[in-house]
Amino acid sequence: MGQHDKKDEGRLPGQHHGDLRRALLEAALVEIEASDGAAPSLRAVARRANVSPGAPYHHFKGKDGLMAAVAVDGFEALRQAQREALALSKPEERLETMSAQYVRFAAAHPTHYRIMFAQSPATHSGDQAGHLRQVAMESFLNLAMAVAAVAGKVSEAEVRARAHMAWSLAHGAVMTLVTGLTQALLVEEAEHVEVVARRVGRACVLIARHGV
Amino acid sequence: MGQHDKKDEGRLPGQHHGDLRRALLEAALVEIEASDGAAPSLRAVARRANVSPGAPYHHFKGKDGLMAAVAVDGFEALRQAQREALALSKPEERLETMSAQYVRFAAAHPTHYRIMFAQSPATHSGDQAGHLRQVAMESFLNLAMAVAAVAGKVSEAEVRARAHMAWSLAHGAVMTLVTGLTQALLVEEAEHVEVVARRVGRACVLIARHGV
DNA sequence: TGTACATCAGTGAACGCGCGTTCACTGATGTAC
DNA sequence: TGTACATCAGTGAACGCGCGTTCACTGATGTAC
Repeated sequence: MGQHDKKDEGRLPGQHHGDLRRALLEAALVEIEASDGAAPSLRAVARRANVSPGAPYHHFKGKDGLMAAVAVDGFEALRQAQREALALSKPEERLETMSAQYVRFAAAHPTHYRIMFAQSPATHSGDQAGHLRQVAMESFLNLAMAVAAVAGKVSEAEVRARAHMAWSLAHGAVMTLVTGLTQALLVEEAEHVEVVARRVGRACVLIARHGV
Repeated sequence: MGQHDKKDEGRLPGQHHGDLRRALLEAALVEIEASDGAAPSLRAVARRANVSPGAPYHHFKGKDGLMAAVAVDGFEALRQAQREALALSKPEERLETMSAQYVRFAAAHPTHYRIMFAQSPATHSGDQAGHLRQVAMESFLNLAMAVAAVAGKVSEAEVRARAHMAWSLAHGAVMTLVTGLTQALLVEEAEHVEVVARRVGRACVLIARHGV
């Protein structure tokens, strides 16, 4: 399709862009970052992609569609990050790696992460909403199954409760890293993502195995 | 000051309000709730308080000032919730109660909670910012000290790390309750706040005592 | 290879809207004497 | 108790702005023959 390998350099007005969809998604990330996690204006995103305000409508269902697409992208990247851990055969190792990967993913894609959880997937609207819900739930279920394997013989309710605690720990730790909270609370300033990731991994195993 | 006990019923235009400051803070909470956690427009808040768009400027430094005041209110309520736990003499009981109270506080004031952590206290601006940072840090330090008492003889860095994990767990659990995430992830639907609060309390003690 | 044509993916002007903030004003309140 | 006056806390109109979205348009691309 696109013949313009060098992005839009030398592109004449009216010419096709090449991969505007991708470019808009990337521009959205930059704008989200710039506005400290808040949803940017569609016009600002278009501006950043060097495109007119109407152009995004050929690729997304308005602003909500764009933001939903960003979130979906994020959840798919998260699933990818979990995939590797899923293959591990030892339950403890599997859960520990999966939770640590969760932290690493969020640290690597902080802007995606913030948008993914800026609002509950349940309250998204539009045609992407169904896909969003599905892919979000899938990543939680991956964790829940890993918890179940470690927990052993406990009720389903207890598994859900432990998975909730484990996910809460990972999510909370990630939020501290991803927003400026770490700095604000004078904690862990010098600690690296990797240290936090490993701690979270171990803590999740602890919670899954012993319960609380 | 205010002679208008029945809010603004029967109040003539131009008359003083009584306690518009308080009324605006309450209106802000309602509007935040209505917009799913996002910062509402100052005009919408004024509208809800049955007051002209310019009125809030007699009480807050613009929109940012209002939102900062909401956050400060929240942190002060949180400190109040922690105070009771602080008096407990047994370290384990103190930490467990404090963390559980944290969850109870957030469940009781979900809108406050969301605004408190919608953006890092560090990025707030305006004259309330300093107060905000101080009161936010104070509530974290309360937790950190409770963790230290349970942890016993470990390095300061280790205390901070364990406090970080404990706070992450509580914060993550609370976020799940406060946003629609609980429902979206099909988890804990039937569980009550109290159950989660107690679980979080026990988990925090576990983390503080054994580390990860 | 050339031509006619449908489709695609842009443009840019325009729309109405609600926003944050300012400002001159005004009526009610509190105070001094 | 009455009066003069300063201050307080509202009003409502106005400002300029950026927003999301629509729309007629147009040039480039891909396809059929």
